[in-house]
Amino acid sequence: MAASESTRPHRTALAAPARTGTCSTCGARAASVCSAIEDHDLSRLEAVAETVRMAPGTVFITEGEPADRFLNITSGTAKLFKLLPDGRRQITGFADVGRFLGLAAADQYGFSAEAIDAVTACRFSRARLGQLIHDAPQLEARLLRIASTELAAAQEQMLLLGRKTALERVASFLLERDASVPVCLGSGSGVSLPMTRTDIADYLGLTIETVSRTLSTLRTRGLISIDRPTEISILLPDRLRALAAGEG
Amino acid sequence: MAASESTRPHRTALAAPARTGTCSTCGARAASVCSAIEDHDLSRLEAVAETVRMAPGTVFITEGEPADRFLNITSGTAKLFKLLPDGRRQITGFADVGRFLGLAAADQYGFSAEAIDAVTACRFSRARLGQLIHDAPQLEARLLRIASTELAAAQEQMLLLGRKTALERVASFLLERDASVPVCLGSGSGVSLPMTRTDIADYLGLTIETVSRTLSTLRTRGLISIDRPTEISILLPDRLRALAAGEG
DNA sequence: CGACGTGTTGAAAGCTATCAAACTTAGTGG
DNA sequence: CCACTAAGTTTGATAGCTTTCAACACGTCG
Repeated sequence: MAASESTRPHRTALAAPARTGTCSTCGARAASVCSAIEDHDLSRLEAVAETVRMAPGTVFITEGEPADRFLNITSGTAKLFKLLPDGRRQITGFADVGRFLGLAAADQYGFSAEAIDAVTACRFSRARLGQLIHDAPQLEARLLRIASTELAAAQEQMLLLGRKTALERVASFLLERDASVPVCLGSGSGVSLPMTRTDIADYLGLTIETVSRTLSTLRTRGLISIDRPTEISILLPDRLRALAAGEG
Repeated sequence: MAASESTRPHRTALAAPARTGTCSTCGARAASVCSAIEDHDLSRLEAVAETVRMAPGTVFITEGEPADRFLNITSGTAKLFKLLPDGRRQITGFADVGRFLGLAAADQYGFSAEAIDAVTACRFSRARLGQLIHDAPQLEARLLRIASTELAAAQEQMLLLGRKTALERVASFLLERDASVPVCLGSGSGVSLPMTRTDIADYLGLTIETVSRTLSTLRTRGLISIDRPTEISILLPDRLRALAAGEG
């Protein structure tokens, strides 16, 4: 992931790992809470944060464990989920670059988090977040804004899970993913899906078979093309949007 | 919240409307954000807040409209929901006494709110919330805590909507309602349901028929008794909890 | 008393899940 | 370079849970 190979087609720039402990050069800063911190306060942040790397499949937050740490994703994508005793899983969201994780009013994490691809993150303790907020009060307003945004997204997802059909769910998912990609290359509407069909199914409240069948239906209808399982192009965005909104 | 009539069976004490503009005697204060405000700051709060009364069925927040006001429920229960163009509805939550409404990072409300029974609330503008936070910074921490708690609840509801069966959903709902009743009378486990079956269905992602059938099933199995449509008793809380957790 | 809104129960249909098998992709080693 | 393996994906057939359509019961209220 060295940024030296600038001719590579994919998202290598975004995947560049943060240099350990140098917030001022952190590629995720602009997209994260840290943008709320002034330059002259960054040194203080560096002092309390550590950079961690997680291999794909690593569970780095476990529901029910003491919520004593926060992290900020600096590269890669993670899935956040909750489990039922018999193994049924609901993915509550995907966390990309800049996502702040660990917000919890309770003493325990309310969800688990697992790295999908290689994930790097900036980590610090709950106590130190308190320090940071004390030093930079605007951080708290920023966190409130983040929490509000996540809450709105959660409510939108409740609408999806409770009232949308499989076709509408998959359409919504593709558009959401499309919008989430920061500054992709000029591939038009190429949606990249680092997660498996199982992950998508557990996010949309469906089975992998239904996700696969639904994607095939969208392809047959000409709304999308499935270039590879992990790469989908949106051909008719307007019709896909209509579907996602429940007007299809 | 006059405690003078202590012999009355139901929640009449809670339903007593707040005296207009007197925060210091507001019955909802202890349960709301306002508990974060010191006594000597309350007069300032009174100056910027107005008390509003909504009749049952009143829609007092509409999705998509400018989010320029906040309110704090002082009595009654409201339903929060999102709609699809064809009328499908997802209720994202019920707001009881003390609930703070209007948190939104966006400029528009992300949901609508409608009074279920008679609702009274304390209302103030977004600009004035800024003033309040400026005067009482601990308010912001409190709001962050509230948002985090709501976020955790939303994630739990996503698990319910995406992965639980009708039986598990209804069991979860009854237990949630049971826990939400502040200090009910000593009726054991009497759950009061001010909302209709339609509301319950739209909250659980089911139809009214399925809700009704599922309640009947729970009654047949001896887990609950349906005293009235709006009043249900939990007879076997352990088995209901097991069901709700997905172990049933 | 009758109308109406709400809730309950029944029968059939539909969408998605489950079970099963073929196919594709990526990685490995001959 | 290609065969082989394992994981993931796609497609097919069937089953099941919930929805839909319909009728009846209950309680309120004019």
